[in-house]
Amino acid sequence: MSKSRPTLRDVAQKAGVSHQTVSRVINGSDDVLPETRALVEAAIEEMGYRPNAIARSMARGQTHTLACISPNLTDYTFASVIEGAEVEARQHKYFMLSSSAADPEAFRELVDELVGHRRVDGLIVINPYADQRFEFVPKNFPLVFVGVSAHEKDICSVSLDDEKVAYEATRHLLSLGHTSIALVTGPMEEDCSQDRAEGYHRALTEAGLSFDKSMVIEGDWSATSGRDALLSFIEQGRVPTAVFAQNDRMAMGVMSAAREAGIKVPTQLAVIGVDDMPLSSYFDPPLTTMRQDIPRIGLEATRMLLDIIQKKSTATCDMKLSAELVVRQSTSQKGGD
Amino acid sequence: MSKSRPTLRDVAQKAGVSHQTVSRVINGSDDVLPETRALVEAAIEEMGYRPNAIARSMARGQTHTLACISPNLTDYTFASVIEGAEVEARQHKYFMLSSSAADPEAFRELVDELVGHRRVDGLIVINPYADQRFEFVPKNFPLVFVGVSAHEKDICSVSLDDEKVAYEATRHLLSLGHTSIALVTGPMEEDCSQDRAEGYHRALTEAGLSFDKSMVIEGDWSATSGRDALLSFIEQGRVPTAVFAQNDRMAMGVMSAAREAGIKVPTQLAVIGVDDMPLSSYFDPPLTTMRQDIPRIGLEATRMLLDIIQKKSTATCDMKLSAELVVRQSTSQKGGD
DNA sequence: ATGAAAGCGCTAACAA
DNA sequence: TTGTTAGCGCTTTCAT
Repeated sequence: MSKSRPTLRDVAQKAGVSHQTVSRVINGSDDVLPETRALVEAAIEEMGYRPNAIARSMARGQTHTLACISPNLTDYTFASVIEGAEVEARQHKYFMLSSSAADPEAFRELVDELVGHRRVDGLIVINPYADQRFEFVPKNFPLVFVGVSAHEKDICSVSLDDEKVAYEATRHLLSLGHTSIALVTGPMEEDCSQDRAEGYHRALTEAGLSFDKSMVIEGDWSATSGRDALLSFIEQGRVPTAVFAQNDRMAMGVMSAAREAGIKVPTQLAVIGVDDMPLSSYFDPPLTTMRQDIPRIGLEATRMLLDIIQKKSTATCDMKLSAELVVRQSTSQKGGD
Repeated sequence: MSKSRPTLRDVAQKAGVSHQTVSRVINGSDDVLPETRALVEAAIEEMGYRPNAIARSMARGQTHTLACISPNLTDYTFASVIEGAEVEARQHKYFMLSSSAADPEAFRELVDELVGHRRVDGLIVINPYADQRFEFVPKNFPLVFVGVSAHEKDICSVSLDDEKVAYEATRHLLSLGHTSIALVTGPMEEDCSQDRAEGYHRALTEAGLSFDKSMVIEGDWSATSGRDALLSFIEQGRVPTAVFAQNDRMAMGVMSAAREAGIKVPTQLAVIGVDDMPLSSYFDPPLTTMRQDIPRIGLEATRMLLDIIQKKSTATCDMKLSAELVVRQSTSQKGGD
């Protein structure tokens, strides 16, 4: 009897009003006399009543919950996006259900459970084109992509302006007088890697340098792949004077390999990355990088999603954020920190 | 009319059976004739029917969702715990709602929304004693602590065996012949830091070394604090021959400061950390550390929580995992990798 | 300003 | 084996 928690009706009974009046009170309706309200509030207080969110979702037809699916939760950039998105969601009294889907099949299942079963009101997908998962994104459902522009023009997205960022990173190396600049990319099936490669290309071209395909090596975002890339250049006997690694982890791998090979950074080899992870300033030497405001990406994605859900905006949006050059010692002997 | 998604009754009508029969089919009940089942399944297929999870939660009185609250989502150890927990939850067809609460007040609000409003069936709290948040954990609700043993004996927990891990780390330095071993701790208000300090202490004592309070400096888990710690030793003119940093990030800070001060690692200063972050093997030099299986902690926490929810076990459990020594060059010139 | 009635989509208990 | 009757706890008409 008094074992389970009180419901709307229990409160109503105690306050001597209809359950509807209690509903009005907890929903902050104006149409209730101050004294009635006080009565109800007293009853609520006394019984320790808390509205049941599930029942509310049921009656209202919406869950007030969003979902964010990313390849994993541990990658620093993903985690930062998620954190930014979650904080913004809570700001708007929404919850964020963040899940990792390692592969397209896991993604498909997740979307089925989350969206198919109406567990959430909207969905954020991080890196939808990292593999075939984009084929399984829901149709006719509030959706925002993160990390890449949508191929289909009716899908909103928030991402880094990869081409521009890469252009600026390369420009930095060029401004230092480098003419032999290697590129270590992420997986080339990701648009992000391609866009960054294009920015690199454009900067070289504008500087009147010819594009040398052998100066480009594909990595997979891991430190190990950065390391392998430099080792490969060394093996081929074509060591560049500068390397633009498309993220900080690979840049770290490059510097690690350089160290072992006795190549001094930055005097013999300048290195620049992208991200500015927390540890980047502790690398040896501290890493010059293009700092992005990653939580901001998550924040904007959530706002966009909420706008879509609340039908505030109907316009498709493709937001591109820029990054800021942070010069440290990996490109400049006297680089600040 | 045909605009909104079909419900159980729509399917029932189409199949010419009662809605209850449809319910039986989607719940895999045996009590339904194969031919009836086929009929229903055909209707489901044809109409594209998907059960509504919210309605189900409503009727069943449980949400099949768990929550995990951590100080933030970006710290590598937290993210790893969460990922491990989330994967295990999905294994059991549960969802994991992971949220960050930067301070006790945010934590309180979150618990109120999540637990008070019955949005989740159980709760995992990472580092409940990092601040005063433990005061706001729900009573009489499925709960598991992560990262520390519960002070109250009726709360389950999963954590690293901090004392043992610190003991082993210190033993490693001792076995290398060091007698001047400094300690850089996490915030001393965290049990974890204290337990690790105790393990360090025990190892020294057992080795017949006197405990020198001035060799212990409190950090805050950040690389910067590790860096400051070593600088402080240098300033005082009492540079140790070895440092046990209670996590890898601080160890990295220590090595970074050593580099700048011209102190060679490991010849003049041996450094060991705890965690084995992905980047630890790329530090300069690669870091010797106590590797913990962090996702495992999340996995066990989820299992424990599910056991509590399903009343499988009533016994309180305080699980302590151990770590594995990984020797790299920061303690040993020829340390493997 | 308040209450009564209906229903959100499902499961559970009981009948048939 | 199947169907009927009640809710789960709330919101939403529509009266009053």
